[in-house]
Amino acid sequence: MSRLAILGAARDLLLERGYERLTIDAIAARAGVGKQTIYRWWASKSAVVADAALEGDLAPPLVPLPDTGDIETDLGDWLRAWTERLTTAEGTSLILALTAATADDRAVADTLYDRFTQPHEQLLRDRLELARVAGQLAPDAPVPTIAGVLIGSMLYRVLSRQAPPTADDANLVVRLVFNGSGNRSRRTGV
Amino acid sequence: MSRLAILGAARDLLLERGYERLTIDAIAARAGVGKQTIYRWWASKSAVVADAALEGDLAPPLVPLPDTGDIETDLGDWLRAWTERLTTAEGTSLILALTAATADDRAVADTLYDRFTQPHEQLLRDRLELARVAGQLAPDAPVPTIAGVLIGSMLYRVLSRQAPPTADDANLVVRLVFNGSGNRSRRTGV
Amino acid sequence: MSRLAILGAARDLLLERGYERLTIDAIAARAGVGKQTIYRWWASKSAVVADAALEGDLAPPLVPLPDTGDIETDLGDWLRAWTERLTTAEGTSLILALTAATADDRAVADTLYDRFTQPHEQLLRDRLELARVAGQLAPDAPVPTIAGVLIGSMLYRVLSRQAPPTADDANLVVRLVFNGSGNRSRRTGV
Amino acid sequence: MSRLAILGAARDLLLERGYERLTIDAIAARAGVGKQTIYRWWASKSAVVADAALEGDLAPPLVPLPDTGDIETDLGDWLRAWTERLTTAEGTSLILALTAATADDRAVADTLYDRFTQPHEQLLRDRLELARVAGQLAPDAPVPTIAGVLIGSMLYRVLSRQAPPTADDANLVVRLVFNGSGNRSRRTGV
DNA sequence: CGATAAACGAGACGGTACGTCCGGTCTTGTC
DNA sequence: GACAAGACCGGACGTACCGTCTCGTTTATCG
Repeated sequence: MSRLAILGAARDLLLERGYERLTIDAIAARAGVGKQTIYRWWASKSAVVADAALEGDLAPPLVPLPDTGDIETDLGDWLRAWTERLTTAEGTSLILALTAATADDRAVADTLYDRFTQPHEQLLRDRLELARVAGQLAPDAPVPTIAGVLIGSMLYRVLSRQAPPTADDANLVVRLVFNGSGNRSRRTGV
Repeated sequence: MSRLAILGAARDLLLERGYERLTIDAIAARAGVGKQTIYRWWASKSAVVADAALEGDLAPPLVPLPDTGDIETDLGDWLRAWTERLTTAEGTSLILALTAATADDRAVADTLYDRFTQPHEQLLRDRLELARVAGQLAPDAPVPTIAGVLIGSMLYRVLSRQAPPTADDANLVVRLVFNGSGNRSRRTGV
Repeated sequence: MSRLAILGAARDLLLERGYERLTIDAIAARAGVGKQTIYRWWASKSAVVADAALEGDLAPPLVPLPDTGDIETDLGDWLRAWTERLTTAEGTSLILALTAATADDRAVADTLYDRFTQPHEQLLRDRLELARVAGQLAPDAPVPTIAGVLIGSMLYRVLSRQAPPTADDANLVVRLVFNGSGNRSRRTGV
Repeated sequence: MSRLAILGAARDLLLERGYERLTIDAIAARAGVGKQTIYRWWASKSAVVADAALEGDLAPPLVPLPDTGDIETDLGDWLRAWTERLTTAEGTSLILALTAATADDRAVADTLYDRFTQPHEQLLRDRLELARVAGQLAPDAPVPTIAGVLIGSMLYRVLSRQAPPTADDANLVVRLVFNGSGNRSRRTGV
């Protein structure tokens, strides 16, 4: 199936050149395919890129979220695993490309949300919900907000293109989310 | 000064068409300027866009961060103010355009970081530091991480292009950052 | 037989759109036939067009050349009959298409010559030969040249795409070929 | 001026490959020019070809028509000169290309008529008119028809792509036009 | 005040990529 | 087993922009 050759070529070129330097002609040439075959199945460059990221095993479907019974440890492990991925050249290129595709094309944004973002959010929410039931989270913990904070803070570090996130950053965010930074002793003292 | 006409035209077109559909020819035509005049001052389309966003009073230099003595209230107010801006069509276009420009061009990413991201982080850090000194924050509060979490979680909501962030979201994030979501009573009970 | 459907479709489209705007896909669609069925029998678009013109009763095989005993009258009638055909929109399209196909493809040129041009020349030559034997033509009359002159001069009028040839033109050419335009009286007088 | 480079490249490629195998991309590449520069000045491939033939000194503006006082000799010389040109590979390519362009595009046909065909016809007509006044032609000689016959019969030989016209053919046509082929003795005898 | 040059608008230019079209080949599924 | 339907590769099309490069024409400075 030429579909796979196209996605593979798109993935390779994406990592080699980045989103903006990626051309449909180059994908077609690398995949040994006519351009029309690409346009038969995808509406735009951004759509090909989104599919390539999701199916071209660029982004492994889901990093599994362990359940050892300790939610803080589990989330820390999971976020560090993601962080390590994002720190590689490939991971950074991938995030930048997907972000550019998202900003470029509304339809692509929706596709990526359904097939990449939303599943990750769901994974986090499910695990957090288990923790809340197990009494490890406050009964009124805003689960979706926590999921967004964990993802968003790491994404932000990548997009700012300054220092990429480290394992330490992951730990700090997780700890912050669980313990907060308000001065408890003082507050308790009041 | 034609410089201002260029930035104004770039800003207008950016909001009308978005980053990908923006062309140098269109900016030159709208500004009543020759293309060479644009290239005399900026190196690329992304550079013009970055400047237009920063100087074309698209993004007001800084939303002031109030200091009422209560850090949680102050941050909440500040984040809600930002949220309201991001919710407008213009605000969303701006963020998407700046994100695309960032993903497109490393030099632009650096410029934007220096003149947009970094000042906001600094503003937050300064205020948080005051709060820490005033004993409203835990002595070991990870100030840069907090700043990143606040910005990143809001940015994430905009980029995912699903539901834009609301005032409620802002409140939840601020409360989360201060109080955490771990089950304190249980933990205290141990 | 799908062969006839193909030739019919080709003929119709040829008259509707002209040679350059004619596509194999359109012929296949109009004929209700797969493209492969066309290529099973013809080598190229130009070959289909040539056949369509010759067999798709676009150009009736031969306009009969009458033999009343008076060669000048007979040729005049025949050339006027041709002229009337060429003057119609269909006739003009046909000539233009065949000319384009001829200029396009050497093999087609040969086919057309064998099955269209050459038979017409032969028809003329046979009739002229009869006339020569009957003493209506000079003994040394260049029969092939005469045939070429009659055909060529009409063809030229069509190809120049200015005024199409008229019955008067046909008469003048025939008279010229028989009587010449040299000043006979003067010449005889010498 | 890039215009000249384009016409030169078009002329060379026309002679190398023929009209149908000629592409705008190839012209642009050979001329060292962007495609847009071609489209800025010509509307279609056929228009470029027409101009290239007329200005790219492919077809020398006019073969001069001598005036020695003997119209038959002069016309014979002129037609033989043309014949020699058409017999070369270049001449044949030129005629086929111009014919294809004419059949392809009405506007081109008009241009070619005005700048190539019509001047040649005029040249012939002027010379024939002089001859008629000088008493070398019959008073009622159909001058335009004669011009058309001379051109058309040679053109026909080239387009049929069988034997190209020879000097003999030219002589025969000229003699035919002046003396006719009717059996004068018999006719006179009647 | 008039010369001289810098900055400018206009837009042609060489290029690269776009998204479309079509020719001719190959594959699939139906009748 | 023949055929319609149409995917497929290749390659040309005509368009849109890029960033560079002349061209005159204002402006603005200085002689």
